[in-house]
Amino acid sequence: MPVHNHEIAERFTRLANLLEIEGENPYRVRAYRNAARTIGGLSANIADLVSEEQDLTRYPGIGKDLAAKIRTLVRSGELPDLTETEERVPTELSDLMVIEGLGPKGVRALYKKLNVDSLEDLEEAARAGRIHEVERFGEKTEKAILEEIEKIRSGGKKRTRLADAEEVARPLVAYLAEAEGVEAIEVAGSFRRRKETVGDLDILASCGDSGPVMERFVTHEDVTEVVSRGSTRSTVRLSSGMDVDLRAIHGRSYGAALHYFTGSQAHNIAVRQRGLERGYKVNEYGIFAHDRDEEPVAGATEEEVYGRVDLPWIPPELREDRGEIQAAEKGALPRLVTRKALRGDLHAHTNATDGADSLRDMARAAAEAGHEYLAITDHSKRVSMAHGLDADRLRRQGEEIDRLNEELNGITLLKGSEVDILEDGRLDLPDDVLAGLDVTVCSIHYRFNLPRDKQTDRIIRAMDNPHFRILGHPSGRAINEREPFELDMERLVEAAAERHCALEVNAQPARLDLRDMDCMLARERGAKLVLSTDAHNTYNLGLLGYAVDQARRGWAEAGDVINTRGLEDLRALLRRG
DNA sequence: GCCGTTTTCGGCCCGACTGTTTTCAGTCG
Repeated sequence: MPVHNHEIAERFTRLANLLEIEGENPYRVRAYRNAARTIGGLSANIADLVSEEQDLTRYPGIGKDLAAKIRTLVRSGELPDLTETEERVPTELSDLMVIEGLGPKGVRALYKKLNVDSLEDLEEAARAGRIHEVERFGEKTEKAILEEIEKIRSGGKKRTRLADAEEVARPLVAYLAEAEGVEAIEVAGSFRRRKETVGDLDILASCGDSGPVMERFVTHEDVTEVVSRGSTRSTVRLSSGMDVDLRAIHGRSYGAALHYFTGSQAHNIAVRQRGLERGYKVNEYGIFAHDRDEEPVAGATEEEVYGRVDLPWIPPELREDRGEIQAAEKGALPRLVTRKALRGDLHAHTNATDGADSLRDMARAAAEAGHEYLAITDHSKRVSMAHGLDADRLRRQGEEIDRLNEELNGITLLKGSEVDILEDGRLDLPDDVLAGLDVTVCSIHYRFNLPRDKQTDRIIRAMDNPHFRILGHPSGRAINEREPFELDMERLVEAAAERHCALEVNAQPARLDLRDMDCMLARERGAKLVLSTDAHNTYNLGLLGYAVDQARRGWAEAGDVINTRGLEDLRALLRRG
């Protein structure tokens, strides 16, 4: 029986794929896809909402019909529409849709003509040269299909972590900016929305003549393949495996193009819909009054574009069609937290445990980063792999911190610990030791696989300890490596709010944990956030911006984040009432 | 199948590029 949101989303995506292959009404297909997207991006657990008999139609894209189907699916484990559809078309056809260049029409044709209904069949047919004999298929397509299958078999096609994408994007943009005629250039797409992972990079350049920049792009030394090439758009594959799109546009269209290519797609559709309601056609070249398509009425800046549909400019991090348009309409957009608003970092390690640098070096680097305070939170003893500190070593570290604080100017070191939450919910250090600390970051490093209720109870029991201040990397996920552990995030967030415990947004590129949607949930339920680096060396202190990104995607304002406070306010907050 | 400061019916975003074609369908973002 499917319990997880992503399993429910997967069923609806499969249903959408199969119906599309059958040639069903495309709007009905889209409705299923939209529902899958909504469900996949939901913080609350759908199965819980169903058992609590909550109204599912309050979620976008879910109407009476779909709400009933979801209830049936959760209760019986079956989606009758999917079962019926699978009696008519092989369910594996849905898997073929992941092949790039192969859409519903192509899958249908190959099934009808060659009886291809699995990845294995497809590979065999391609190798035997039977694909290019089918109408509208040629030798190139056949070859591309084989290459795609190869890629899937070798496990490729993962999305790239934001920080990894950044490493590729920054130098590439600098390189392209030197092309003749480039007036402005920036990365759009999910990168600009600061999503935790990006599929490919969308770079937008404004210029008069696109020739030079396109030429410079496709001849970059890291390019292994030019996937497509045109005067306004080209796509290349880099040696890192990432795909990059470059779009060239005239300056008068720059804002419209930036808006268009920043997305998300769902946000764009909503904005364009508003355009239509006001008699405008919105595309990447500008906003056009209907019936006349010569000159755009707006388009040089994003502000103009939003202005024409009667909205204020919306920050890219919010453009996910998660209510930002309604909020903008009411003038109720959040004033998102910024990197500059942060006064310090509340999670850092030293070479006393698994960090690389000394207390003194960490302090100096934090001062250079402009921090007012830095909490030293080395591991507790349970994390033996990292030489976790016992009570005695922690006490000695505290004395060293006292000495350094006497000596340092402009930065205060806070005494802390990243205390392990043990399996039974106790903390890994005695209460009298914890009582002597300024801050505790309480985290799980062992037993990730407890059942959902047990894991949730474990953390909440730990929060009952009055020395519990901050829940470190709450979901435990590692992007592209480890799924978050099973948690009732709603119950957890509510428990944190009641007990005045803060939730960490960990800036480590592989963590970014809390996730954006959980930040949103925390904000809704009144739980405070902390944006921290979990630095293991001095350079890591510079990662803080990644935590800011995720918090912004979760609509967080400075007031939702405790490390926007000055030291005295912060100390008061950490006392937990 | 969803959705509604024009609507409970009749709409539903829009353009570029490719491959396979001689004018365009399919796919993608």
